[in-house]
Amino acid sequence: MSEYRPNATAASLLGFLHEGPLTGWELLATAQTRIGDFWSLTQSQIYRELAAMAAAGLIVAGERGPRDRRPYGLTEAGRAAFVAWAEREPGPETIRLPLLLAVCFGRYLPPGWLAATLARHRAGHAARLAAYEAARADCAEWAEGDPYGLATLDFGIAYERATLGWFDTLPGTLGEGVVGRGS
Amino acid sequence: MSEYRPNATAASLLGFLHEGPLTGWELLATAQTRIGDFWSLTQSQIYRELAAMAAAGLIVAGERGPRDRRPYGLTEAGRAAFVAWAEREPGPETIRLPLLLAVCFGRYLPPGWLAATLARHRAGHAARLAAYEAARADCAEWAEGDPYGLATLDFGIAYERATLGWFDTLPGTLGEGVVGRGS
DNA sequence: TACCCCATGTAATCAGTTACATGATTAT
DNA sequence: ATAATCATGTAACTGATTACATGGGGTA
Repeated sequence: MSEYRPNATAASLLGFLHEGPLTGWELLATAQTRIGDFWSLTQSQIYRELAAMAAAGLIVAGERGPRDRRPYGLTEAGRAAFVAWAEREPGPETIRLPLLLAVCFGRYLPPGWLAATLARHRAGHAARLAAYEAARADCAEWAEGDPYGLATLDFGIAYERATLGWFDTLPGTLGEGVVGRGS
Repeated sequence: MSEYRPNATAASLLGFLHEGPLTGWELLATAQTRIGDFWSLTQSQIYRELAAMAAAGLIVAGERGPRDRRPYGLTEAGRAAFVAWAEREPGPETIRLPLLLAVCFGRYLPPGWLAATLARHRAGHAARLAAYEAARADCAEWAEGDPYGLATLDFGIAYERATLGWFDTLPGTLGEGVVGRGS
């Protein structure tokens, strides 16, 4: 008896299965659009967790369809496991920002490099903000009018706006390599 | 020949060693205060990476001091490896927010649980913001007057403010469990 | 028929976390 | 002397990433 407990990634799959049976492939697509912005997961993880959860009886595999498509359905045990997971205190947030690492050691970087990198990343954030705002405008399909999905989207918007604001308050001197290595 | 390439965590250690030799213990403390807010690392990782980098010649171990303290110094190869790492495009940010997962599946949670959890987490963020703002006020010791460290601190402040703002725009109905499981 | 995409799955590796073992030094 | 803390290190495990293998099905 291996006492299986779904981790957050697995539990999110259980969450999606509340809406009806889905295949691994569909779960991947669903997860990437619905939680991908604040919870990364890969195809490999999904199949692994599905196999583990099926073995533990939290989900059941349906008949194989056309292209070996295999839908998984939620069992009562799966429902219970999901609630048990959800009622736990959400863990601390994990944030890893490689760009900030670069900023932090900016004084050892060649002049100009940081400025160019910051500009590139700022553009990326602006694009993501635009995408979020567009999604919110026609949120019907993205969040299906659901206030919970909308709340997560709003977090993304708040985050990207704050990030853009931060870029804009950075002193220009930062990226210009004022201090050479060893000066 | 195992072709060692430092990952971001290891590279950050190289970054700190630019300021002079440090022991693993000191690196842990330094990293946690200087980058810990946006780049988590543990003691275990540090000793493992130090050993690997010493084997690869990026750092050299000095004489053992009083309590087996062993300072590591940066070599020229280490300096080069650091620059090689730093000049790579900083990777995409990794953000994992368990709280947002809970929000996302809020409709399946017992009424009231989400509201209480959100309130608890909001308080945590408010506390962190206060700490950041205090650090910025007497930033002399935290950032040592260095604009790069200050920029990362400012990011934290912007992030926490945005997060608090998001909490405050959430409709009260979100946490109150308007939709029971299966209703 | 040839090609591309759908879909599942496995293998290998890397990164991160937790827990523990060990011993030296300082403080009480 | 005892306890607390400093400091290094190892082991075991979980989680995440990348790459690859395989084959079905639809389309040109």
